[in-house]
Amino acid sequence: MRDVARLAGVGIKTVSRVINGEPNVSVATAERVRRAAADLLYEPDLHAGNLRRADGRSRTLGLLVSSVANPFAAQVHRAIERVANAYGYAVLAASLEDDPAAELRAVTALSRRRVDGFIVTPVRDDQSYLRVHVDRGTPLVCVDRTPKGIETDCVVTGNIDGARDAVRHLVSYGHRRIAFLGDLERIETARLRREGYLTELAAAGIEVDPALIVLGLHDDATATAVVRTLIALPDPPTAIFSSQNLITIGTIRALQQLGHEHDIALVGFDDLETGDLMKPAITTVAQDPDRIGRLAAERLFAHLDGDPGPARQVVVPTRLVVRGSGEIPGPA
Amino acid sequence: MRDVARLAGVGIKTVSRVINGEPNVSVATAERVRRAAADLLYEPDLHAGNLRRADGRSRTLGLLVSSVANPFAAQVHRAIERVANAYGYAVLAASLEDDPAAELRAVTALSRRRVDGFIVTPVRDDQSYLRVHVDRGTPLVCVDRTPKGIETDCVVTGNIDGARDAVRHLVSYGHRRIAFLGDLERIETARLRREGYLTELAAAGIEVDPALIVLGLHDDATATAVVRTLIALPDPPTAIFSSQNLITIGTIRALQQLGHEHDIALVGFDDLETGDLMKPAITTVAQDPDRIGRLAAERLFAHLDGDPGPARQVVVPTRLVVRGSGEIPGPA
DNA sequence: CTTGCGCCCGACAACGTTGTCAGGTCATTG
DNA sequence: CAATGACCTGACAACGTTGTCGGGCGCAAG
Repeated sequence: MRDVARLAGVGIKTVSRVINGEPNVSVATAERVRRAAADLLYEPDLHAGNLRRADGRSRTLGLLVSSVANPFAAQVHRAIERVANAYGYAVLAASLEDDPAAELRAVTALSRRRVDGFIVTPVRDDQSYLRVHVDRGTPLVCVDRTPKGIETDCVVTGNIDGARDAVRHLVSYGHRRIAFLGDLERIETARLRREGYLTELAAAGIEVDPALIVLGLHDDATATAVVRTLIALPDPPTAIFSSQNLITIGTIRALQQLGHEHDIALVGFDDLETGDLMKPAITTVAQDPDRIGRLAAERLFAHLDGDPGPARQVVVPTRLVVRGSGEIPGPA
Repeated sequence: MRDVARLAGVGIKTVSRVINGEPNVSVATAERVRRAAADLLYEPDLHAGNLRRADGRSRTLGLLVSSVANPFAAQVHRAIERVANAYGYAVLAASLEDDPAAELRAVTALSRRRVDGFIVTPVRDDQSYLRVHVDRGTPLVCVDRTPKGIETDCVVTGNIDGARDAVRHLVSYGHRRIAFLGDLERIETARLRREGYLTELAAAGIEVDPALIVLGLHDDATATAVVRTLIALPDPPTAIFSSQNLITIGTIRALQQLGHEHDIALVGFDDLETGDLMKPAITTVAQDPDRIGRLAAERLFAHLDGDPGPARQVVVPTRLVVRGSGEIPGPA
């Protein structure tokens, strides 16, 4: 900026005024400054400005997700980015890989970079440590999982209702022996989907068979193995509700290997882009990551605009995508 | 920092020394400072430090990709993030959606935030405008596509060889009428894959039939429509090489709709996670986004470490994933 | 002609931090 | 006992920018 001022023959404050579009600069001077800035390929230093600027906004927000490579998280990310860009914001994203220590590390790293707000997928048992940041004026919105130990805005999928929809759908096709394949119990969404499964079974007056409930799955290979043992049971399930994407994939693989894909019904939580290309095509409970991300970002900017309203939890409903595997009838 | 200094009863410079682990602070003083910092939940301002710090590093790097929601880009992103984290770096990512204007906007936005380096998927016809940044000491590495108008490190998939592998594979199963379904011609990878297709046909002594080459596809629906017309041809293809993920999906859909999935061979460029669950399972040419991202990040940090070596292009080979659809034999 | 006001413009301090430098304390050495 | 040097410590300037303030100029009104 110094150099631009010198080249244009004005004071640095005048350059600042031109760059920031402040009034009270003559047209001729402004033009000279703009030319000088262009000649020198000058780019203002946003962070140096923040240091002194009244609002002190870095126009950058921090996003903590399970992994930027996870398709669900990546779509949430994209939706957030879209809103952020409209506000002139950039997004610093960090992958936590479900590691509680990584959550702390990432918050520290982003905090030191002075992000204006956090969008966090909670991993730890307790997010109360984030209150400091909120109190200091860095708003926080949680996505996908609810925070513990702090009241804040939160945007989540309707996990319970989605799971109930899946189970109700299977029940409506005559199934009563419906297996549940769940992710690690320490993951909130896994617990909620299990809860939805149990609730709907109860609502349908179906007794729970513990042998049909397998928890703690986290990858497709394990899911495949589990499904094989389930089917080998003396009284095997006639339908399966797999509560996560990779588990669904592992389940399909097992069913195909055993040649049971056409006589055991399957509904998966989380949509598969290629679900319609399999035989049978896979019925799923689709989440809406785009909407989740957009709503979370909008809540965050509402805080940044100073008009937060009360902290509230927004539940984004799922959508049952009927394709075939979920409509295989149960025993007559 | 001021407050920490006051609370610990020392000068701010001493706090700075403790925070940065500089020597020449007595153990007792250091401990007092650390306690004070902890009590006040002090977080140093990285950007304020950079302003004065000798190296002036923001410990943040900028990543420009087609879209953070694109599975390939997301995996590249994750791999870069892994390397970046090991160096204490954070990643600012921006989605370009193949919009040349967005490329400029994103570079400006990241430059103003003083990222220490750029990893860019080029979209524009010319990246010479980035030379300014390189000259000013902000290194640049390109990924997935080669830059134009500037010599710089670049990490790309072996598009030509991958396409040749696909075609050679089909030829080896007796096919001579192999259709090519290409993405928009303005996308470099699309052009290279077409080139590979043509080269391998020539090498096999097969005459090119222009009727079997369809370019400019960018989504699955269009691909589906195109495949339907190809199959309706008087002399239809016996095999299809679809050169991009969505196109492959659209192709499978068309083949299934027409009941030709078992008699027309198919190889797709870019792997499908669920490729083995379809009937037939889909043979693909898999890219290695993890390796691409890792290598790109390593090249960038080599520059930041001051040991760049000459600008070079790294080509990451593809891998043929044989699953079934590509092994359907051609006419005897 | 003087006064007052509005418009331009630049000097200066300040933002939170680090580099420089000088000063002060204490033990060791001649 | 004086001199030396190693070790600690803080005052101050500086990084690139913006907020504050006051000065100069031109013009309209009294």
